[in-house]
Formats: sequence, C-alpha cells, structure tokens
Amino acid sequence: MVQYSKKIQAVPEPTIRRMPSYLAFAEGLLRKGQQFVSSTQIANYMNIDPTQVTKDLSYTTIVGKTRVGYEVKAIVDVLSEFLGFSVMDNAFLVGAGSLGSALLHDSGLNHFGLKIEAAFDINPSTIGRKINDVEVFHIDQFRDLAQELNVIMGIITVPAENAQTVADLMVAWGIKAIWNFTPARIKVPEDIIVQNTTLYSNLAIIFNKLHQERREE
Amino acid sequence: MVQYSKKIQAVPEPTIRRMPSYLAFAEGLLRKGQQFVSSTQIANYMNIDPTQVTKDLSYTTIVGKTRVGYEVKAIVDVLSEFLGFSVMDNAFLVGAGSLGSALLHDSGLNHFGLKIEAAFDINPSTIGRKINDVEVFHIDQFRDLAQELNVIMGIITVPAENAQTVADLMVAWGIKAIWNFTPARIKVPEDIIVQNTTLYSNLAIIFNKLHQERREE
DNA sequence: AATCAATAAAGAAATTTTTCTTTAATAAAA
DNA sequence: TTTTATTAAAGAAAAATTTCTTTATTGATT
Ligand SMILES: NC(=O)c1ccc[n+]([C@@H]2O[C@H](COP(=O)([O-])OP(=O)(O)OC[C@H]3O[C@@H](n4cnc5c(N)ncnc54)[C@H](O)[C@@H]3O)[C@@H](O)[C@H]2O)c1
Ligand SMILES: NC(=O)c1ccc[n+]([C@@H]2O[C@H](COP(=O)([O-])OP(=O)(O)OC[C@H]3O[C@@H](n4cnc5c(N)ncnc54)[C@H](O)[C@@H]3O)[C@@H](O)[C@H]2O)c1
Repeated sequence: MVQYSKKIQAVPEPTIRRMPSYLAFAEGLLRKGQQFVSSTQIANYMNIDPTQVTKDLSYTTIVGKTRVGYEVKAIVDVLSEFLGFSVMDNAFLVGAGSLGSALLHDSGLNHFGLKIEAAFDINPSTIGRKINDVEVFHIDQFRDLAQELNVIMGIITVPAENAQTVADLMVAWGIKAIWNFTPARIKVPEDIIVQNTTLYSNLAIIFNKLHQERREE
Repeated sequence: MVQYSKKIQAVPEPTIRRMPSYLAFAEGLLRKGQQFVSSTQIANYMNIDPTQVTKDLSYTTIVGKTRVGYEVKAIVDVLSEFLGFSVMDNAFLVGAGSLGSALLHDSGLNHFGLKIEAAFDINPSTIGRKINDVEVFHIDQFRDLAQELNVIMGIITVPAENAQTVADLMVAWGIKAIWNFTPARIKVPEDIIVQNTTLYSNLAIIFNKLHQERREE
C-alpha cells in the first residue's frame, strides 16, 4: 500500500510519557536549589536505565555536560516548552460527577497548561454550581460558549454509555482533541485527536504482576 | 551479567492494557444479546489492527471459530478471570481528597475486582466521615486495621510531596502492591509492585499530537 | 455441489523501543 | 601533573511489539 503522508521523525510515545516525570523531578530539584542533575540521578528516581534518560532528553535541545549532568533549570524550561505545558490551552469538561469534580479541583492540570474554562452536565442539581471557581452549565449551552471561548479540548467524564453522545457533540462543536476518561471507545473523524485514559488498564497490570508473583512461588 | 530469575513467558504489557477494553466491549455486547464477535469487530471498536486482537486473545484459553468469531460469553468469562477481575482483592486508600473521593465513588473498581476496605487521611474534617459507605480513618489506625483485614494493595492519593511517607508506611504494613496516583516516584523494596498512574503523561501525549498537527500544516 | 468470502491462527517480517558498547570529555583525586 | 572515575552522546545490538503473509476452515452465495 502506498503511504501518502509519512510521519516526520516523531518523538516516541514512551518518551513523551516519561517526560512529565522528568519535569516534575527537575522542578523539585529547582525548588531545593540544585543546579545540575545527571542522567544517573534521574534514572535512579524513575527506576529506569540511565541511557534511556539521555536518549529521551536528546529529542529536545537540552545538552548535558560531561561529568556534571544537565542543568536543572534548562530541563524545567525546555521540557515544559517542549511538552506544550508553557502555553495555556482551553478545555471544556462534560460530566461534573465525582471524577469530573476531582479534575476540576486539580491544580496540576493548570500547572501543566490546561485551563478548564467551563463544565457541563445534565443533572439539574449540579447545574449552576461552581466547582473550584469553574461554573457548571447545562449541556445545551455548550455550543454558544464554545464559540465565545477558544476551546480546543473536550474532557469526557460522563458514564461510559453516554460517552459517544458527548463525543459527537464535541466534534460538532469543532473541538480538536478529546480526553476520554470512560472505558468506552468513541468513534470520531480521523482528524480529531483522542486520548483514552482507562484506569482499569492499570488495575489489570497490577493484578497481573501480583498473580505472576503467586505463580512463581 | 548473570540473570538469576528469568521471566517466564509473560503476557506483553500492551496486551494486558488492551484487555480491559475488550472485556468492557464484550460485556456490552452480552447485554445486547450478541452471541459472537469477530476480531474485526473488536479491532474496529478499538481502532487497532485485527491481528492484534487475535494475538492478544491467543494468550488466553479463548479460541475463535473461523467465519464466526469468538463467543462473547467466553470473552467475558475468560478475560475477567484472566485479568484477575473475578476475585476480589482488598485495598486501602490513603488521601481522601478530591481524587481519593472520586475513586471511592467509582463502582468500576468494584466491578473489576478491587474492594476499597477503608480510607485514611490526616485532615480532622474528613476523618470519621463515610464516603460511599467507606469510612475515613486517621492514618495512625492503618496498622491495626491492616492486620484485621486482608489488604494487599495500597492506593496513594495524597499530595505528591507526601507520597514517599505514605509509601514507607504501606511497606511497613506489609502491603504487596501500591497504586500511586501522584506524579512523584516512590522508592520501595524490589518485591513490592508499584503502578504509577500519571494523568499528566496523557496530557503530554495530547499536546504533542496537537502541536505535531500544527507543525505539519 | 461448487464457489466465494470472512475469519482464526500461526509464523515471518517489519517496526519500535530499550539496552549495551564505545568514545570523548572533564571534574575530582592522587 | 597524572590518573581515575563519572558522565553525555552516538551508534550498534537486542528485545519487544506490531503488522503482514500464508494457510486452513467454514458459513453463505451462486
Ligand atoms: N470516579 C472515578 O474515580 C473514575 C475512575 C475511573 C473511571 N471513571 C469513569 O469516568 C466516568 C464518570 O465517572 P464518575 O464516577 O465521575 O460518574 P458520576 O456518575 O459521578 O458522574 C457522571 C456525571 O455525568 C453527568 N452526565 C450523564 N450524562 C450526561 C450527558 N449526556 N451530558 C452531560 N453530563 C452527563 C451526570 O449527571 C454526572 O454528574 C465513568 O465512565 C467512569 O467509568 C471514573
Ligand atoms: N484531583 C485530580 O483529579 C488529580 C488528577 C491527577 C493527579 N492527582 C494527584 O493526586 C494527588 C491527590 O490530589 P487531590 O486533588 O486529591 O488532592 P487533595 O488535596 O484534594 O487530597 C489530598 C488528601 O490527602 C490528605 N493527606 C495529606 N497528607 C497526608 C498524609 N500524610 N496521610 C494521609 N493523608 C494525607 C489531605 O488531607 C487530603 O485530604 C496529587 O498528587 C495529585 O497530583 C489528582
């Protein structure tokens, strides 16, 4: 089959996954006043191979000094820029239930470049409330507000069975990326970015390791 | 270097990650009364290659029928057994804040074999409360209760800076696995299973894809 | 009854990701 | 000043994972 659009040398996804942890670690060191950090130290913190760290950082403009390591400040600055954490992107959250509320309370999202501008629900008892200063609107108001604010991401935290309905609405509203926290997979046009965050996968991995251990005994 | 303990042909982690979604899909089909499902259908739902599905399922005892597919009931039964979702494991949650409360409210965990027996905190205003029928105790009571109940997993949902302290306590209490929701990496003895669930990795991946798209334009 | 098309399964090939090896630089120690 | 040890970086090798290819099976269609 002919490949029309070739991916330009992309950064490996596992690398992208690790980078926020490097960043968080470096931020901690910065607060403690440490000026340099070696790949060995980072690797030790992350429980991975030091060359992995070196390779990961080589995708950025960060360069290390032999026998010294990387400048902590550079890691913080370059990595947050690189990961898109230093510009604020706007998002809408749909489903202001328990998980939705937790996300609305999480300052980490804000710190890493995501501003939840508004939340939406269908439950009359939540509509009109403010959760951590973010107002909860009725879902029908989404369209108007999406036009007003420059929102590129939609966060889905409704029950799984309603995920597709919400996704369809988001696509209609012109949202570019969807962060889906339900275990349901959604169908959207090809150009929409979908990130599924399924906590139960993590549970499966833990159980697998636990039971493997039992098997080995 | 000599390798003393060789991993017995383990199931690939990506496979384990996908399986809960296969299971959830099959459960939905079962509710709708569908008897068989093909790898093509599953792959279409998951947005992956059909042979990937076939290969993944081949790690279990599930066998498909040519021209027909897999029995939905078999997928549900075998997969939930295989993933360790059909036996209940007990857990303690430490940090009954916004994320902790969300997890306590989540019936999905229960459905997938995890029972949170008790929650712990240091904040006097949360201690004594019940969140979704789970009582919140002072952290000092953890030791006594851990002995009483057969708890193998600890869930950490405290602020990142307290993650290590809590992890140390959990290890001292004899917990076998730790599910860490903070962005901080914790240090524990080798035989303790640690699963880090860092939401911000997902954010980084979305931003990366969004910006890659912008670059290609 | 013969043909066709969809499928699982097994294995090969390709791709991606991680780990290992080598080299060069340089701070610290002797 | 010389030696030693630590480190980044680049590239090679290995390992893991995904995708492709082939084969056999069988329900549906002609
Ligand atoms: N709670 C958790 O910790 C947790 C963990 C993992 C995954 N999840 C997943 O996240 C999703 C939400 O879970 P939750 O525990 O927050 O559920 P929840 O019931 O507490 O919240 C869901 C919210 O969505 C609203 N809603 C329902 N349909 C809607 C619609 N069409 N439009 C707008 N709002 C709508 C409800 O009114 C409710 O407020 C579920 O799919 C769940 O599996 C939750
Ligand atoms: N809220 C979210 O949606 C979200 C998302 C991703 C990651 N996280 C991470 O989860 C962690 C918790 O976040 P949160 O938003 O729930 O914070 P939170 O402040 O709402 O809750 C933290 C809770 O931990 C308790 N606590 C603090 N130190 C403790 C200790 N030593 N022992 C026992 N309890 C202690 C506090 O009293 C509080 O109730 C953070 O690391 C955060 O980065 C949260």
